[in-house]
Amino acid sequence: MFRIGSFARLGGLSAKQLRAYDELGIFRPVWVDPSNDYRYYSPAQLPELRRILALRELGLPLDEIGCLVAGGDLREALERRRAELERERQRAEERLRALDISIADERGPDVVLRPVAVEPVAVMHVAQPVDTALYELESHVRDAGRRAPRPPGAIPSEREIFVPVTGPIPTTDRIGYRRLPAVRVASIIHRGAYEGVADARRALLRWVESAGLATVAPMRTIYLQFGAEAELRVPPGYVVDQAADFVTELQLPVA
Amino acid sequence: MFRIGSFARLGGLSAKQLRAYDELGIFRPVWVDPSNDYRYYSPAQLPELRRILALRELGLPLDEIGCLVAGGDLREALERRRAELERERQRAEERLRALDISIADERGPDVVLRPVAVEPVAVMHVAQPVDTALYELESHVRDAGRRAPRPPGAIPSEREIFVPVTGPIPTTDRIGYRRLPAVRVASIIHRGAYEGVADARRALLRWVESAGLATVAPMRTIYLQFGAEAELRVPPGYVVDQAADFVTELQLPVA
DNA sequence: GCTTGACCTTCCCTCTGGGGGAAGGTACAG
DNA sequence: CTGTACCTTCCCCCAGAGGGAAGGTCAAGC
Repeated sequence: MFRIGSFARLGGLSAKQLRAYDELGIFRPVWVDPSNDYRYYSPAQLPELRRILALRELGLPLDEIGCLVAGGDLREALERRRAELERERQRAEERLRALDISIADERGPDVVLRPVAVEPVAVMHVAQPVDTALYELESHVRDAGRRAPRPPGAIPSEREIFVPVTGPIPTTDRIGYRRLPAVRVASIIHRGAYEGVADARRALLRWVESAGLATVAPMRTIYLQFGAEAELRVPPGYVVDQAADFVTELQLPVA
Repeated sequence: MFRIGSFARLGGLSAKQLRAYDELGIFRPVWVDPSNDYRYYSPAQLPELRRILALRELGLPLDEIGCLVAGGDLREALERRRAELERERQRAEERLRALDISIADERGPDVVLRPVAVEPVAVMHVAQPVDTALYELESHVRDAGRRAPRPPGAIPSEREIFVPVTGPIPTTDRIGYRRLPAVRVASIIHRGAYEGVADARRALLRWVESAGLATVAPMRTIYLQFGAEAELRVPPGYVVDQAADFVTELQLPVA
């Protein structure tokens, strides 16, 4: 029989941890002297302790180990932990790929992967996503009192422009209502003349390819600076540079 | 110009985060109205914010991003992060291998990897690591008043037995003094008759091989139940089972 | 002009998953 | 008999972020 201190030394952990494991029901002393509450451990408990430490080393949280000791399914817990670890590894690899792309790129990373929420929008088909059509669509939405405070955009491949709304709007033969689905997008921001967007688009496509992601929907273009919000008060001496302040986000939904 | 709320929506983060980034010096508004402390952001800042978010997504801590913004070496930071991530991935893979070994083994894991501190010991060469020699060696150490409260052991391949000491001891022609180096060991605990140790040894060697680790020193055997500490008070009715309570640890130093 | 929402700061809590240390008191061992 | 070990309880720590509420001011739209 060992007292807690020497047993802790043998086990390679602290007496404090042994007390905590006792309290958590993970690993209890074989006998507690009722007269003084001293914990006594037997040599035969070392293999049991060892198994618990091994589980901890595999990354199982203590409370889960507690469940196992209480009769849980070891095999299943290990399989679950394996799946978790596998996800961790994949995440690390994904990040490594993204990192390598950034390292190759002098300016640093400019593409991020982010979730986009469901977006209820008014949509309009147009030959070209031009400003005038966007103003028309926005007026319609605003007249209906449904303008949501988010920037409008386009889905160029569908020849469609959209304006976020706060709910269903009256539709016309030219203007419809739908909800753009929530997706995870790879996104890049382009600043400057609209002609330069083509470069950004290429960079985004290259990034998604390098990251090994699959495209699941057509690209969305968001006109970030569009709307009254962009023209609040301006500091004294600030010159609004229309060209430089023209900011566009390209979003490519990926799996 | 945007106020913090709309800019946060565009950037895909919270106003709170933007305020925190301002305070951390990571990303500051282009203008702060001195009359009311309102923060104003320009559309042209979106690409800059985007780069910061991308760095965050790559796992760089905020304070490091702060250093980069303050003129730090981006390339070097990314390389460092890459190395870190690579270690993470390797750790995940190492654990996956250990997990797979455990899953294959019905009883659960019984080998752990753990560091062992430097151990000053009295050593003695013997033909066989037998009890009588161990008692003799321990008596010598105890007579010198140098017995350290840790269990004795053997290095069978060297035909050497050792007893931990608290400092240098007088040496004789049969008894020496040395310091076992600190190492990381793969360790298994065997309980029961000494003959069964061979099975444990095989299990340990198999584990180390499966884990892809290299052995860097001969195996150490530790007699865990050896010594007075093991025979403190015993609960009423407790029967000391010499065979079952004979507990041996095998330690294999690995890289 | 008034209301509602947005913004300001400051302080504290949350999470995850565990750790350690000190205080104050009793018990054991040599 | 003295130093060490042990008991409990309470509090603090880590990293690395983020959120929430309080209390006050301000802006925008009707």
